[in-house]
Amino acid sequence: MTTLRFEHGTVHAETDAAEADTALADLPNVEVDPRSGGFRAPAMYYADLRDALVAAGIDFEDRIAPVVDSDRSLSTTYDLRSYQRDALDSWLDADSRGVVELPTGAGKTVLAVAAMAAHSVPTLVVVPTIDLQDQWLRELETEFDVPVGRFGGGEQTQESITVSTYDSAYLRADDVGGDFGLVVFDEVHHLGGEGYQDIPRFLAAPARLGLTATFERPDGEHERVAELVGRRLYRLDVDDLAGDHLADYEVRRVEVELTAAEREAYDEAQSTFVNYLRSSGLSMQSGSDYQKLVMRSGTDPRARKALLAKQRARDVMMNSEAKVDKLARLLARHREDRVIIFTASTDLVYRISRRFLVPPITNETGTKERREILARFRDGTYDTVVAANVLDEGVDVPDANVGILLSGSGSEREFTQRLGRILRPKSDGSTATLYELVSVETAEERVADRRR
DNA sequence: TTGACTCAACATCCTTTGCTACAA
DNA sequence: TTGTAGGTTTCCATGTTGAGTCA
Repeated sequence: MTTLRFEHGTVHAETDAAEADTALADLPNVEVDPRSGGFRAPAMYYADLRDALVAAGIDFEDRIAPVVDSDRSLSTTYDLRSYQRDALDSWLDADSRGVVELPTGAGKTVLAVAAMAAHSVPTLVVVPTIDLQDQWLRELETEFDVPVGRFGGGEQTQESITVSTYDSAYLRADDVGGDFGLVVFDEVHHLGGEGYQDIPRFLAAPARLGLTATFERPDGEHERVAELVGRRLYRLDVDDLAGDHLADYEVRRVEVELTAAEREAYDEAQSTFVNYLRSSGLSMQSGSDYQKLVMRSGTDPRARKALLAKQRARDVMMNSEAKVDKLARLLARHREDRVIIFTASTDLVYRISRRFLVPPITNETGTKERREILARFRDGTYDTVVAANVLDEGVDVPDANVGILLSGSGSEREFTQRLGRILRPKSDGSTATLYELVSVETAEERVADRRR
């Protein structure tokens, strides 16, 4: 009898008939295992092996397929919105493999719950942060009324529905990868990271759903994600839902001038950088060109000096005094509003916090304190918070109607996530506003263009 | 159980002009 | 002539997170 087993992140086919050998031998990604005499492939190809055996009419014992308990089939009370239904149908039509891209606040969790109910198989949900893990646990326990396991945050309990962090999934996938029939990757763009790519490889789950608001990655690794989880099947962006399921919004670019001293410092540092590029023949057309410079800086003192100068220039343009002055005027204008201030540096967060007496949140803010601040922001005790990159993703941030980008990277993802923080529909139907402060005649103008 | 700490991993980091070698 | 890719056994700094360890 031919048998399929899960072993350490792989699927192993033990065969005892020539027909089975023939059916498996030509499959891509499947190799002969000289030790066992059978065939072996990364667990992600489990469905290919199974389908090949079925197609060849071969009787086999499948020790991987998760047992479906008919008494515990999942059902959901959610009423899907039309676009959620369309996204779900696209996914089901694509053999339950693929990525759905929806903006923050569009109800990706609801879609995942519907997908889980549609399959009713043991499911692993993978999320990037403990905070998101808590949210998913609450949601799933409420919706399905079944125990939900947890990998991460100091706990390792497995249930037919288990929510894991990416880090714990990485540590456990080669062990438990054969136990799930469906895997949901929340914020699936994280799978572009080199190490995390092993997670979907080590999982046998034939059904795979990726959720994200920003699928494409500047490094192109979303192509890899598509190979591991499935291609992007459905996509809506903020503008498709604004005014209907999300708040209407406007983005206002506010240009600020550097002070004379800042201008001098910026020009000096920037010209050190540019002069080095000219003299060394380096062109800067992409991130990989920048990477070349970084590598060179490990051995070439001039390259290192140029790189440090570039960082000084960035500091000046992103943290200029003029921006803080402009911020004062914006805060005065929006005294009645709920405001989140975003920066790219923790120093600036604390500077603003001290000057405007606004609670700061950075990576240095402990979990307990962070929750307290957000709770007070939620209940209205605070009407403004200032954060570095902490609130961009993976945190349940209370709604605001004004966002102020004091500084940020050229990342489209970061911009989209920050915009998403102010787009929850307003009870009075009012428009959300995102201010983008840009130092004129600096590289920040290009940075701001790039992220849009 | 909690908090402080270390560690590893991941993400961003980008000019305004135009080199060199090689394949089609 | 035109188009395209470009070496390396990584990795300047900063921000952020989760896991693990220890007191």
